[in-house]
Amino acid sequence: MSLAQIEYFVAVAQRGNVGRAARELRVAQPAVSRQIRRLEDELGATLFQRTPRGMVLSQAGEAFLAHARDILQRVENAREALKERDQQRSS
Amino acid sequence: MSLAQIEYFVAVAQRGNVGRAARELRVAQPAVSRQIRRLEDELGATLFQRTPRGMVLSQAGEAFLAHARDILQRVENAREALKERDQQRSS
DNA sequence: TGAGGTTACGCCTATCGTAATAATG
DNA sequence: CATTATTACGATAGGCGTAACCTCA
Repeated sequence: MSLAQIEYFVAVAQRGNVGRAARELRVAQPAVSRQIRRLEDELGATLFQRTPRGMVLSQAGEAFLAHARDILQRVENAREALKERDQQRSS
Repeated sequence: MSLAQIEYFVAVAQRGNVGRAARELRVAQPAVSRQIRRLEDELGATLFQRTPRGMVLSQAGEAFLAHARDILQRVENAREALKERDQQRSS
């Protein structure tokens, strides 16, 4: 599991569509498709049901989404914490 | 920032020593040294003071450590959540 | 000079993008 | 047949390990 995979997953979950998620992430469609599949393999769970209209979160996907957002938020927090420290130091 | 970098960072912080952290992680010393340095570059902060006796957390490093542990814990939580879901489904 | 961290370098794996290939309503 | 996802494939980048190097008490 990588942070990129988690970002890709959240983007697809939000858009319900690999193509739009890829555009948002400024990356090509297959890159997203592949990483989602790798993530599913590693977790041993199907996160989306594939339809010709797009990707729909499975129950496992729903469960994972909350955790995924949480992780990304914490990473952002960690970055912010250092940034704020730095600003204080220079003031 | 990658999950591996965060793991390496926590290991070095705990051991106070790149070499021992590397052994614990079952990886060679330079791999750890490099990733710590990359992490510092990306964050724009010095996380450790280097001494000939080992690595000592800087103030920024102390601040980051709590976040780093938090992130790894959340990743573990996410994995566990799916594992438990799977067990329930099969019972 | 010994313990530790870092740099150099070659290799290997992972990821990407483009292009081609399904699948489905 | 149009839309969407996936697979093939060649190219690139990132990460690792070994070996050499640096630094400081």
